[in-house]
Amino acid sequence: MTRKTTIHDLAKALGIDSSTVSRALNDSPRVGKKTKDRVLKMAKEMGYQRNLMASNLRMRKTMTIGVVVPFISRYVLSEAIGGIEQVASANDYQVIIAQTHDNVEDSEKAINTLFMNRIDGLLISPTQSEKIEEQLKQFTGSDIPVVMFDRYLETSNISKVTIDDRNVTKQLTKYLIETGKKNIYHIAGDLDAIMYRERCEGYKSAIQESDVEFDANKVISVELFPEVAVETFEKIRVDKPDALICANDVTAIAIIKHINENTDLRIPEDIAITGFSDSPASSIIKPSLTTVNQHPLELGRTAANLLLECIKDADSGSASKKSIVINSDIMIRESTN
Amino acid sequence: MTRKTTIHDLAKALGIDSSTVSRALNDSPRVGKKTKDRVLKMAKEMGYQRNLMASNLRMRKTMTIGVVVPFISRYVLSEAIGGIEQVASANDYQVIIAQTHDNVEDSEKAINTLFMNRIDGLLISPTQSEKIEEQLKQFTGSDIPVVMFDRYLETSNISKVTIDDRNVTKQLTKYLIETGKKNIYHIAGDLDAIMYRERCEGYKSAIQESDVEFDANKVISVELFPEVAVETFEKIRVDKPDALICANDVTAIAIIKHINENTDLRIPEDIAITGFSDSPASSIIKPSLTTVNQHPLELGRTAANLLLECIKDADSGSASKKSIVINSDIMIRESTN
DNA sequence: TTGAAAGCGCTAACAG
DNA sequence: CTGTTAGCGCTTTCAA
Repeated sequence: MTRKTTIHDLAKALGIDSSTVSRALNDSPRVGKKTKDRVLKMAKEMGYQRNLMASNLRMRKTMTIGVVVPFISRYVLSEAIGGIEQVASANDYQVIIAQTHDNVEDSEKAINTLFMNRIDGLLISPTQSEKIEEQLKQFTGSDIPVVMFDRYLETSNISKVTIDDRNVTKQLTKYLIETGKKNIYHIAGDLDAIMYRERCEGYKSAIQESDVEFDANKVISVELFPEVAVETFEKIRVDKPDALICANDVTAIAIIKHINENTDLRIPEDIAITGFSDSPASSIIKPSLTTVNQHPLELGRTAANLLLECIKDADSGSASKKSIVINSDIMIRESTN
Repeated sequence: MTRKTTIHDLAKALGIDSSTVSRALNDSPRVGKKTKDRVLKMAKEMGYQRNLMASNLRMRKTMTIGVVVPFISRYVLSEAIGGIEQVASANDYQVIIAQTHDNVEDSEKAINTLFMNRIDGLLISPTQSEKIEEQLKQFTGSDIPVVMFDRYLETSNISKVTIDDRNVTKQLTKYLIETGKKNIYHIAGDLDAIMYRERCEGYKSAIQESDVEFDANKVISVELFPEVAVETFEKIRVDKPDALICANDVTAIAIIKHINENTDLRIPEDIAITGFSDSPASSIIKPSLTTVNQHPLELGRTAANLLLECIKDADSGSASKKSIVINSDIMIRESTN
């Protein structure tokens, strides 16, 4: 490992002081044009590359943000991360990423490591847990901004950007009611997670505002995986639901496939189905799936922009807490009507 | 911003020297059990968190690896990144991520920034360009291991992990020939990119080994986007191809949709279609798509493991260059037969 | 077993 | 416009 060139090497080679080199490299106005040129030239010649660790240590700023998500490869998240990276990099921030697999230990480890890295800000799609809530206080307590995106916790003093899960699900349910559906079931996710609770509330409130009575038994909270979805569908099938509001695309698609392959039911005539996320598969399956587009790329971009803003605010001493609700769109396709 | 507790704060509070605190914190054997306990206790009490920047600077090691990809959200890549993060984190490495959008400037910027961060290793799915090749020498020149994954450049001295694009495409083509197809077209990607060139070579060699003659006009190199795919299909349609080997799923799926909606052609009877990647949509579309599973998660894991291995080797002074070819599987589905 | 001292590579007063 | 000096917070010889 041949040691890398430092500003001191440059300084020595040029017969000037390293502080001058540093200034030149940072294009400070307090250094002569000529020296600047000489330094730059020599830097190129000697293959100098600034050591950000040293610089960061000195500046007490890392120019990096942390991103914590359950699974990087999930459609909404990978899109969001793409958006985050985009705005981060455009603002000369780097992004360091960690997965939690939706479990508390991994979350804690990730958050801790990021904290030790002295990241300038944190973007998190948190796992539901008191512990995490507790841990995030580390950051807020040290004036390191945190923005939750996609999912969020109840915590009152952390910024977030999300969609209006409740309202969009309410609209979706209303729309189904308008198409004449009467026996609408809701396949919900884990109701401890606010996101799914909100979607459920939206469903509930739409039903309550209609003339059919709300029946808690028609809300089935399960793990949102294909096999479970199919099982669940088979269980409720005896009650002849004429519409299914699924809390995500994966379950909706699994059920559609199952219905196509194993039943005579017609979609949407006999049973309408909706999903959530507008993942690529939802427009490819037959019948194509009515679902909610969460604009994940924009979600990421917005979250990153908000975080950068908070970082700026924090730098200038003014803490701030903002919540942004981004637009979401119901994509009406063949699986309803 | 209330300054964070440092080892000096702990030292002062305990009336001992900071070097002892450091040793205690690192569980060095050269410090008494009692002092160790006192330090740990005080650390917890004062909410001490190690500053990794300072530590890294001193240790000349960052425990972070860089990942550079064209687009985070692409199916294969987001899966791979998931795998990378998994093994990185299991080995106490962090991952910092950057997108290139497949353009040279972004690539250069990303690589440079990572280099300035003194990452311990680089994982890259590189954009085809001499410049990038040149730039990667920075790393190899400073004994920072680089591993290319998914895509790769000709460079002889950089490790890589990929699938055997050529062979798997050859097998795929052979299989189509065996099913009786005679007029097989290949919708190829940018043939400057080795990956696509290899797939093309595989196609070519299968054809050449059959009794139909190879016709270069049946290889269409285009940008692999849906609209282009459909246009391309319409152009070659006059020649009545009976099979289409598409260099990725996106084009294959776009063409299937187009055929379903706008023609009377039956798939696979009149025309068989294959894709590449086994993205989720490929098993959902009707007819389901025959394609190649690249095991992206394993791709990422393998690449990360190889990189960590190289890092270890580099640390012990023994540079190394390894290439791993991971398994890929042809998924036969309804779009061929 | 502990402390003193030096330094990783950089930046930022302060002086001149 | 440039040099001197003093750290950022940590690790690691070298002494004691």
